[in-house]
Amino acid sequence: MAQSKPKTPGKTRIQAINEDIILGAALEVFSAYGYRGTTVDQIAERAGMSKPNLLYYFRRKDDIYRAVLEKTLADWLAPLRGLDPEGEPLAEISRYVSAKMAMSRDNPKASRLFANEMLHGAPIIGDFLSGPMKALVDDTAQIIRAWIAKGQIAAIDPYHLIFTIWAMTQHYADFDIQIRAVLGESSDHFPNAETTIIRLIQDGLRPR
Amino acid sequence: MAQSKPKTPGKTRIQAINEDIILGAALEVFSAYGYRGTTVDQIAERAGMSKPNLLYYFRRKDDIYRAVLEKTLADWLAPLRGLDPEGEPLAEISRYVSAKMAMSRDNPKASRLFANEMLHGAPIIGDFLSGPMKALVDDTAQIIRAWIAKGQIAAIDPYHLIFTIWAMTQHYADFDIQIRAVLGESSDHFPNAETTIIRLIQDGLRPR
DNA sequence: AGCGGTCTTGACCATTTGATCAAGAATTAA
DNA sequence: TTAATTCTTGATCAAATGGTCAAGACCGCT
Repeated sequence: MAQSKPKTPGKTRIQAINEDIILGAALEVFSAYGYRGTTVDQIAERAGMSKPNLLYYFRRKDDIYRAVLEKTLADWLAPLRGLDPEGEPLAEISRYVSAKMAMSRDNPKASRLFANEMLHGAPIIGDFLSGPMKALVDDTAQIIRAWIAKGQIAAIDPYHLIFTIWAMTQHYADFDIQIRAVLGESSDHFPNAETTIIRLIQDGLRPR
Repeated sequence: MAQSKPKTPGKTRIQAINEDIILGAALEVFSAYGYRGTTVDQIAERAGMSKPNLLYYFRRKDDIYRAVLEKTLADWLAPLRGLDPEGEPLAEISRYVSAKMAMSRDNPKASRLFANEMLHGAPIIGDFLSGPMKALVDDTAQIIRAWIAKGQIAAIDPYHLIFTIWAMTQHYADFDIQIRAVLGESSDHFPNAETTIIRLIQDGLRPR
């Protein structure tokens, strides 16, 4: 039954625009300086508005942080979905690695935001980790286990396979500075990195 | 020519003890909350002394942070040294992985302290990264390249091999919460993790 | 014991920062 | 146009926090 007017007050045009601007600015600043390292003033400046105005949209600093975390969660999880149990295992996993690597290249700030959360004990997204994320990992592990059972890939611990893939791909976003310090500022290392990672995984999984 | 008395005033017994206590407390707190997220009071409390007393030993918060970073650098680098060019490549690399994994297990706080530094652009250890650390990586890459040239291991990009090893091993310290959320709080996952990592690397490097 | 230097801390200061408020400007719907 | 609503911000507040200081406690040496 459709309501003539939406129950939720419905966002004003200005509200929609400004909340977007704020969340963009917040991701920028939070990912660079962490929660405590970020001041509301910084976000406001980056968003091009006064601090009281920003706090008109999000009452507390904590609210901004939660909102940007939540908004980014979807993006961050996207590459982890969609392992097709019917697909060719090595191809599926390569696609998975490529997708996660693209994420590290194109949206490193989201990656760093989450890395920071984890590093400090996931005070906000703890429930998410032990809830939906654990479920997703369990499902993915199940798919991998089925492949192993059918002899399509070599036997390997599915959980640690997933963790190592996350580790390698995230690393190129989270430790960007370190990698640039070694390879040089202008280096586009992503293609080589991806090749190396996929190669390690494929060699490790190829059934003998 | 030996000096009858050391030029540096020489630390008092109490100084030596307290500086140690402070650095220990600082590692604890900085690694958990990051630089900005840590207050001098927190460190003082953990160290069991008053804030002014702590500041008697380290004049500024920044000094404490630098000191603990510097002290931990040695520990953190230790596993990265000592790849023996004359040794059997796969065995050498396995040893390397094991050492780094032990570091993640036994001293995860040091790992997290550095991860936090990197994540936020390495404002303090930036010079170290592009100096001694780059040199160390270059040397290690050279050793690996020699092994490849002699046909002892398969051809692979030495730099990305090193990065992926770092990524996988560090991950188990830095993302500890995430792993526990998935595998369960009491899980001792390090043995399986190490097996999986070494297996991936070895399969990827075995010459065909 | 007694003395000089070292160590310790309660009280305090200045700045930063998250948050509030009142008053006015802009927008919207009639 | 007009009135209600939404949006915007300068001024301000209270708490937190890095850092100082002076006064006294403690230690090591003779």
